[in-house]
Amino acid sequence: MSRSDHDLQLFVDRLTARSVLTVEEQQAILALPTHRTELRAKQDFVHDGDEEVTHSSFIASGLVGRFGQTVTGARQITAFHIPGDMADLHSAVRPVGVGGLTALYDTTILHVPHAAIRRLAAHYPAVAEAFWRDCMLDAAILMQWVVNVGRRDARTRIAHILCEMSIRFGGDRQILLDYPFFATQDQLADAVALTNVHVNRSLKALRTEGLATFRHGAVEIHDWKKLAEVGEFDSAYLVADTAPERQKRLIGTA
Amino acid sequence: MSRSDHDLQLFVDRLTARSVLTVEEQQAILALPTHRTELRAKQDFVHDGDEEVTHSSFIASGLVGRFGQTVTGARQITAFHIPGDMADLHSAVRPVGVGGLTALYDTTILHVPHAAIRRLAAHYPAVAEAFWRDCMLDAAILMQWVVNVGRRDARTRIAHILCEMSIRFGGDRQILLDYPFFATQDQLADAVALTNVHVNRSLKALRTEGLATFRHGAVEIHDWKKLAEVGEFDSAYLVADTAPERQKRLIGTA
DNA sequence: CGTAGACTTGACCTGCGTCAACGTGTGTGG
DNA sequence: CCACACACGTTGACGCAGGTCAAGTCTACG
Repeated sequence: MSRSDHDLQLFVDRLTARSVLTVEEQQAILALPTHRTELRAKQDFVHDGDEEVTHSSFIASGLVGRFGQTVTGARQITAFHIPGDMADLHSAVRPVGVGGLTALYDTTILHVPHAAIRRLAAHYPAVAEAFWRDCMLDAAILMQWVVNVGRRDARTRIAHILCEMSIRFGGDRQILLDYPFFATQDQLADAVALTNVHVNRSLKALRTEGLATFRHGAVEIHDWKKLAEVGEFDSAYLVADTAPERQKRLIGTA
Repeated sequence: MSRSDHDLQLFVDRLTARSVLTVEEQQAILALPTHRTELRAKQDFVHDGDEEVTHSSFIASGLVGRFGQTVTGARQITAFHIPGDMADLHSAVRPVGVGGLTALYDTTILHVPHAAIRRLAAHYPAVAEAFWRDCMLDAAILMQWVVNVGRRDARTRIAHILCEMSIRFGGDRQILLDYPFFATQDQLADAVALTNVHVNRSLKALRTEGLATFRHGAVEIHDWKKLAEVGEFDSAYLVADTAPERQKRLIGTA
């Protein structure tokens, strides 16, 4: 099997952007058992309030959202997950209270049993460490979302998220001025805690100001500098450590 | 040294509520080197945007808030940390983009060098696992905050946080109808993303409805059932696993 | 070529923010 | 032991960002 056509290669790539893993460790991850599921847009596949999850969900393609909901059924998307993400890796270690997962667009998921993930983490401490670090990146993003939703106005919030996704689609390494993003305005509204109507108006503002264009399927950034300024976006919390000596490895090799 | 008067005993207690640790592992945690710091209310001790943190901060007493801020200086508190919490354990594995930490009240911190934490995690994989799981609890709380701030009205938000803190002060095991909470209304406002004025009005509503009383120093819950209902609070995401067989241990005992 | 999901726009409404004044408690120095 | 300063809390009057409601348009696709 070649390096690039393996299902989980994107996951390994993601992990090794921040963690040092030996070839053996990488291959052990690639050997994880998976179960492929195809989902249509708007299909929930983990329900909010599910007692206990038994699999983690790797996104092979598409777009998924983690969400919570209020008693009236209003949704708040708490994370976007893109291809390469293990959407609920954290559930392997704490399978309760994870919130729901929904396919925001046609997506294919590779389910990985928690038992296999646990076995791997037990056998290779450095892999456990990489998993932990990966979860902490999600947590850092989440922290930014709280600030975003809590203390910024509509235009700023949206600009911030467009910047975040640009870096993330760029493999946490580069700014993409043009990236595929199959969220609807309704879904974006649920992510930034606004109504679809107000999201629409704010997007129009960003467009007419020449900052960015959002449509179902793609985002184009026309002026990164201004967009980042409007969105109060500083990528420090997000980018991968490019210098190899900063890709920490706590656990010895051998 | 007796079991209960050790500085870090509260931390071990917190970890063992959800993770299985051998006596040796527990003692290794207790043996972690610490540096004590006393802080007055409103003192920041980790600044938002600090390049790289080198210590984690254990709360021995007091109250601390993690926060982010907007360019205008407005703050959003993203987490309350109470005695027993290692406020930024996650920074041991990912020391960037953590946000700031501020003492919300007079508090004493025990700083633990990341190097020591890493060495411990490297030597005892089960401890690394417990750390990871502990971080994931914080992440679960954070997710709830996004929903809270994003999609709930003022009264509901506040009720939700009062419920959350009740369980947490109860050691994640029991509901405390009366607990010490030294946040001001201003600080509470920064946590629920409202103004101090509106927090004041909402607290008054909760008080006159006979649900709960908040003052600088203590919260009293007069009607847990109704408060939880108003706050849309379901403790499932928060409580410790009481059944011992559910306190997972991924990594074998040697 | 009809239907449904996504997007757009306008008119009006409201929960919360803003501003400003006043109360209240508590520690501190004269 | 007073006073007075400062942090915290409370209340009222008014404004506005964003919500709500409603009526479209546009596009993809069967």
